[in-house]
Amino acid sequence: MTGLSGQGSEAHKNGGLSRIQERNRSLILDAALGEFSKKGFSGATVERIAAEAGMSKSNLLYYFSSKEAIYKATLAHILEVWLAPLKTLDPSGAPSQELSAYIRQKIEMSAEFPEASRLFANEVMQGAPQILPILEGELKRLVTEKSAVIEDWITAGKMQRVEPVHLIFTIWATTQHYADFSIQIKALTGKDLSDPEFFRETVASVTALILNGIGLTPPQDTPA
Amino acid sequence: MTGLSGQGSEAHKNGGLSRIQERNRSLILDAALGEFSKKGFSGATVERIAAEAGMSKSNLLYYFSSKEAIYKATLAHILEVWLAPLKTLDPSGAPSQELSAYIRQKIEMSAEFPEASRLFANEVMQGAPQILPILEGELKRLVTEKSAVIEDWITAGKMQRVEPVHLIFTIWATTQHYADFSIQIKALTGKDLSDPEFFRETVASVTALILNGIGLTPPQDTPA
DNA sequence: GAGGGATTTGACCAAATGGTCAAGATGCAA
DNA sequence: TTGCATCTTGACCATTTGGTCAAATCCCTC
Repeated sequence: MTGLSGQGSEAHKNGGLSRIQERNRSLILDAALGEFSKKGFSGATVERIAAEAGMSKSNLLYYFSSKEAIYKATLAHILEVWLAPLKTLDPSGAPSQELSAYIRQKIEMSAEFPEASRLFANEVMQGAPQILPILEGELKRLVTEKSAVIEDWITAGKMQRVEPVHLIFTIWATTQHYADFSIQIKALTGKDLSDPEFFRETVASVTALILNGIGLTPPQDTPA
Repeated sequence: MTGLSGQGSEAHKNGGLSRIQERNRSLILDAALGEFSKKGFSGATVERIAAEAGMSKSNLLYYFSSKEAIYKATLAHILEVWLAPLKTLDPSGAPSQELSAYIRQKIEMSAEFPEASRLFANEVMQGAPQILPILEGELKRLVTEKSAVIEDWITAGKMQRVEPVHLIFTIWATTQHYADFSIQIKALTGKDLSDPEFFRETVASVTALILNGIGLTPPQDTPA
């Protein structure tokens, strides 16, 4: 049989995936993230992804039926991780705590998964051909929910009045900027988030600016 | 003769460009901006750029010797406009005035030239293969100069202490976000900067947040 | 250790695409 | 109007690249 759609005796162990399948899919997705984030969808080649994953192009196409399929899978793979932090905003927490934690998480993700950030940015900038439904569906629900949380904080007098979505956009913009434009940042400052000192400085600056911006005092994590 | 490098009797009028040359180059650059910003360098095709510019691919290649040449020219064409606003930061002005004017200008550019913003973002995210020298040269000098201006404002007690580069990055990030991620913003809010009301709201929100963030009061341009 | 499905690959194909070229059309100065 | 340079294009080419296929090879179960 060709292809692994009909998985014969597949009552295997894990979600119908053999050990080999699991390993290879993972290798492919890792390689694909690198390629797609570096070159964009069109610029990436199946051949290079396969090479990076240590297998032949044919074999890669045995696991994913097309370049677009790899791309979609890669996107799906990073998306949940990427949107996770926002979900942790806790309505019962203190705004300064919650928001600074959120900002820190986002900057950590920019430091740890800059490729995911760039892939996501790329997809959205091209018009979000693959993930528009997710943006309009799941993400919109999430943002609406968290906007209401912020609105409640404002109503309760816990923070200054801001348009909640703009606050969210500002946090996204600033934190992701350090991943997406890291080349520019490196060109200008000589450093990027992979430098621990610069990382600390960035968290401090961004947090201070945004929290001050909404009339809050940033909590001290680590004394200087 | 083939190609227009040796321009024979070219003491024409304007910089050695005939009327036809000027018109066509301009048509090409406009079309190229659209294509490159929508599809990225690899995704763009010379054929489509030519079609958009209303001429044959061959003719386009008569004006620009290669796809890369078109790309470079497009980039150069937008770059000066793109970096211009920062140059207007006036050391002798009041920080709140100067910065809010800068922020407004940047958001105006995001509204008016979102494609330029996306093209620039794309280029940088791919590692700035073409413009790295400019980032490390001209842009770095400019940023250093303006960082010093901000530093002076701080020293003079005119604004709160911030790391100047991070303030600049924050302004870039937030303002360009509204162009680069306009699809996402539209998916989430139903609007983008082309909506005058949303434009006003964005300027107000971003300006307020950032100026508050550095201990300044945003000046009122238009009463409510 | 034999049988059979899962995995892997090289050979191959068709379409897309950047770029060349020679010939023809056009604009302009004298 | 004529002559020449500029401008324009269709035909064509080489390369890249996504994807197919049949033939191995591997792995696991019985």
